[in-house]
Amino acid sequence: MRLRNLRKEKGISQLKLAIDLNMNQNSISRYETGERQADYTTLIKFADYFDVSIDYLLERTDNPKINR
Amino acid sequence: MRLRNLRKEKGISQLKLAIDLNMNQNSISRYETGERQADYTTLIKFADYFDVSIDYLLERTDNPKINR
DNA sequence: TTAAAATATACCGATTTGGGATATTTTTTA
DNA sequence: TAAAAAATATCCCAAATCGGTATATTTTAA
Repeated sequence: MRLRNLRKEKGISQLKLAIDLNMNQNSISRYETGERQADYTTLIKFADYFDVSIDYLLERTDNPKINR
Repeated sequence: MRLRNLRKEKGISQLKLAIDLNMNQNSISRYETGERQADYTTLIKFADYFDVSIDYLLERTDNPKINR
């Protein structure tokens, strides 16, 4: 997912993101490297934090299906 | 998530959906009742199967953020 | 109102997760 | 450039979650 890019764009560290979202730094690292899979609620946290759609977060904007 | 509605719209049973997606009927039941949380890849399976965006699947179309 | 189909739940071993600690890498600064 | 600090990745392990089988419950249809 686009987590790393979004975070870098915002210019914050994994630690700050982790604190803001009430998570651990190592969890952020694992999501960014793809070592662990974010679940439903974690995806929503990220999308809300960066103000993007979940489809964008998951790099699925190539098949938009905007109406649904 | 909108899983149950999407499935009913399509007029198929949990069992058929499970078979099509190579999952178990009880897993579908659990996702529909919210007992279990679908991860990243499972969400993508559902979205692709019903041809909807993940944001729609997760009932987040009220804040669309279409460009991102 | 019974039988069949559909859905939900109990149980359990296996997998995955989060968190602390720490190692490694990158950046800063003296 | 070298040392210090910051940022990121990895190890370990207990706890939580998961998938699968079996079965119970509910809904549908004859």
